[in-house]
Amino acid sequence: MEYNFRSIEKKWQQTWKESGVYKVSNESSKPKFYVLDMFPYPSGAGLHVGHPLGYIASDIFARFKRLKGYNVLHPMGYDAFGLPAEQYAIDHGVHPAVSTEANIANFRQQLDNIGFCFDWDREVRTCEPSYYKWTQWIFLELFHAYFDHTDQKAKPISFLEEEFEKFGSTSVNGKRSPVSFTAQEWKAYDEKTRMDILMNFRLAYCGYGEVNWCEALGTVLANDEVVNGVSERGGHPVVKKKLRQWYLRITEYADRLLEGLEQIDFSDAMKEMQSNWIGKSSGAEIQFDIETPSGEKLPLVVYTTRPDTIFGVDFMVVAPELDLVQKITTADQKKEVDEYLAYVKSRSERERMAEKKITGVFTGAYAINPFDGRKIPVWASEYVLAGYGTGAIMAVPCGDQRDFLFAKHFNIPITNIIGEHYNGEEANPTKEAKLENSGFLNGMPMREALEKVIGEVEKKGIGRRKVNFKMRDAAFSRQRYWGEPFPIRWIDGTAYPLPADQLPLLLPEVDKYSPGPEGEGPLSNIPEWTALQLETNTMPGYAGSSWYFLRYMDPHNENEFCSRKASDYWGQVDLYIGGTEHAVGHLLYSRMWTKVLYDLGHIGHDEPYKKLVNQGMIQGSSRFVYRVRGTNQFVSAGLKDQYETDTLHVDVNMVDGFELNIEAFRKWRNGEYKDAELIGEDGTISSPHTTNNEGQSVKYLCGAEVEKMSKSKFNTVNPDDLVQRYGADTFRMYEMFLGPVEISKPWDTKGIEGVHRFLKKFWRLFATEEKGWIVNEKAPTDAELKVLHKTIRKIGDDTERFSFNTAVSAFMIATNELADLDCHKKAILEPLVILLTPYAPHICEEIWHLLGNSGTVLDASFPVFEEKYVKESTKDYPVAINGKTRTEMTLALDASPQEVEALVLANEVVQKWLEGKAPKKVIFVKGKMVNVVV
RNA sequence: CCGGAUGUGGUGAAAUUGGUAGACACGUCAGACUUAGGAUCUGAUGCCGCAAGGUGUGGGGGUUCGAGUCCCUCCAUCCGGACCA
Repeated sequence: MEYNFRSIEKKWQQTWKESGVYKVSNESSKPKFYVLDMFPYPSGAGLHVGHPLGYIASDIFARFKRLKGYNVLHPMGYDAFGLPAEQYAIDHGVHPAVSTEANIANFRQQLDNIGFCFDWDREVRTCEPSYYKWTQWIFLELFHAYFDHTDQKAKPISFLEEEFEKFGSTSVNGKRSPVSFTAQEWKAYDEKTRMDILMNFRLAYCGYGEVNWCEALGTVLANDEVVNGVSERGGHPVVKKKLRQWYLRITEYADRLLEGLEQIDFSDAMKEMQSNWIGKSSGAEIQFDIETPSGEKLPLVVYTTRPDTIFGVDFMVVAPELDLVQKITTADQKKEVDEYLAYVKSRSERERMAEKKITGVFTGAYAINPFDGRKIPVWASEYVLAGYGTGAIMAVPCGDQRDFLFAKHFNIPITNIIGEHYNGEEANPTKEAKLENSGFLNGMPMREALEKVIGEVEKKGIGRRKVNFKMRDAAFSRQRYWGEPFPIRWIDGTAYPLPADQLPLLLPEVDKYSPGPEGEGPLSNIPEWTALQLETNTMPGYAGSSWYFLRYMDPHNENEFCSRKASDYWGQVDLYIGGTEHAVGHLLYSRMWTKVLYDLGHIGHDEPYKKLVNQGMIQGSSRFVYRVRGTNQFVSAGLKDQYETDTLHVDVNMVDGFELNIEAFRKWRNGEYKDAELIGEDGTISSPHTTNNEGQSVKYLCGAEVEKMSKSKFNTVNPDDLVQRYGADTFRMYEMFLGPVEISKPWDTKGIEGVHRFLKKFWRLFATEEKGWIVNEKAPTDAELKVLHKTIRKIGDDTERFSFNTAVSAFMIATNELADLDCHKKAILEPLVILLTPYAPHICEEIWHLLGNSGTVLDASFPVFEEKYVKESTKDYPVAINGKTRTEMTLALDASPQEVEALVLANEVVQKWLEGKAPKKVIFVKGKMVNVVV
């Protein structure tokens, strides 16, 4: 009986599918556990070895929890709307629905190969009408809701309408209204006016705003989709553009998104990224007065986190985009200011970020410091952003480095308010100094002064305490085709929602995917669509993924997005696994949607994920050959410096370690290199024209580098090939054996043999080729029981704490030990099979049945660890006590003979060492004294 | 520039609370069985040294009987944010 992994895996995958062992019920007496993977975007490239890493980890955990007696929800689906499918459609004329369907089929095939325990009956696809019907429905919920500041939660917008009817716009919603009207006026308004006013409050709203416009993609992008001034996908330039857009009022949830981080188990890095993105800062808004050229007084409101430094203000800076700049500019500065504004306008966002030049212009105007009446010059400069705070700052050069450099550059005198803390060389943003040159604040510690100034400012009525956030409302519309249509009609410039019973609003067929006029989506080219006055934008990629974890709980419900019963049963995702790349996108949006649905009473929890684990990225390990320039000669890596060479990527699959498979190389890419002449590491030459017997000894070594895994770099490794060669169980265990799940590392196929050997060895505990099935019913010995229970404890602990690599090692050790003991006893091996099941499900299921069991091993009970078997014997460790290899011993009177012997010995040594004093405690490690406490 | 993480053999990596550093595996070397081996098995393998021995967890310093682990500092790599007042 050989370990025939191919037939075993095929057989069990088939059986599992037919018998539906992975079907999960919402009715169970067992405790629930929800293990979720970030669902994939089904790209045309298929899976490479990096993708399944997280899936394997979650699969192991799901199976482990099921063995531990939980009712485990472990679903999978596809994030199927998105840009690439549409780009593919534009390039190849294939409808996105068709290419997406094909990609999904391919993904599914690849996933099935690896033997996951997903409940495929619960599969979701965000592009299916039965799914996006509910995405649209939730959008309408957002549209019909506002954020109540008094209660800090979302409420139906009808509440707000009632308030307007009773009180008008004054003092409702716990926050100033952007428009003001009385109750009478509200009652007199027509519906259109009311709708337009309400738009200022809706959680999903439409407005004009500066957006990230990507010309090449023909759409706007959310802030997290723009990286260094170019689009995340494709790397196209992005410019600011004013457009009508839909937004999510996520800023209202800034505080709760921040606070929520404290209750959830995310890595520090992830929490840090989210809170940086939210970017909360507290300070004050302070009003300075400016005298304009015409003599009138204009207020200049600045935002500062350091009101305590107000006596150190040496100049003010206003963002060039602000209209105020024109108003305050004096006649003799007008020319310079206009030139500067033109210059700023000519610079792209990207240039601005790339080159950090200090630029700016004096407006000629002066502001008055409200506390000492000093005249402060007002400048305009692009280092102040129009979009943050009030778009204007008070500059304190001795405390802020940017202000300092600006002052130095333009020769503005610097006031020192922090005494010796300021050295004249650079700014010092300390909060520890005692203030000087600061009027009534002199001698006061800065922290104290901060509160004092805010108090004074509020007393004077020239400002107030203010909290600011970096996070902006999320742009929620795309000028694209392949996304959810908005259930919105535009009548006379006002947006009206479609009634919920008309959902889903189906995505119509189009002939061409090019955008319509003035940055409208392809839907604007369909007469039937525009005739109905329907919104021509579609929702962004993150719409469908913001709530999919809820749909898995109740995937076939036609009446609700998810029944309250189902969401109450499954509750939060207990374990969520995915990459870090979604830190500020998906994870933030889905947290917001969850909070809204919670506020509106649709679900019972306000954080979607209890624990998040980020799997590391698997990088590619690229291989290179060196072609001598202008020839068809390739030189081995060690000799490349002797020639002038070009470096070319070669397919890693043709390289064994670093040694190139010359024959494969000649056949590669339809024989493109069939005539190549290769110079080996020792200088021998392999030429296609010489006879083969010499040519085979040429050893050609490739260069190597770690890069992102991608097809164009020929460094992708397809899991299908490895599964075909070694089996799914080997592949799964090897991916785990590679190292901690959270760590990024380059892929290296070399070590997979070791894991494969382990499985073969494991199999040989049960059956061999010569002797057949060799499991017996004999009673286990102490030594064998020790191996078993040691392993039960180790595997249980390691799996629970996500240390899968050490768990795999523990299996190898146990197998080696049992092989040494020549143990083939059912009493030992059967529990071991259960332990191994999450890691290598196919082989374990096979053995489980060969052992005479029925059903699936997943329904077996997890073996119980018994400490008595793993007690260290005194023989192994002469002075070990209480079953531990390491312990502390006090000089007690009731010590055992061995203890006394050891202690007497130790005491003599210690007494000598301590010059006669007796030790209180002696600590041993395996018979060696390592610690003495006196 | 700011924030986070990580630095251990030729390689991937172990080392629950400070307690024999390098488990386990790859690779390499030697051997066994073989017509043959890219199958299987056995042994060796941090570095220097014939050896005894010395030395060793990025560098330097500190706490401790004892530090990969804790503290300070410097360096390197990776990730994220970067004019956020």
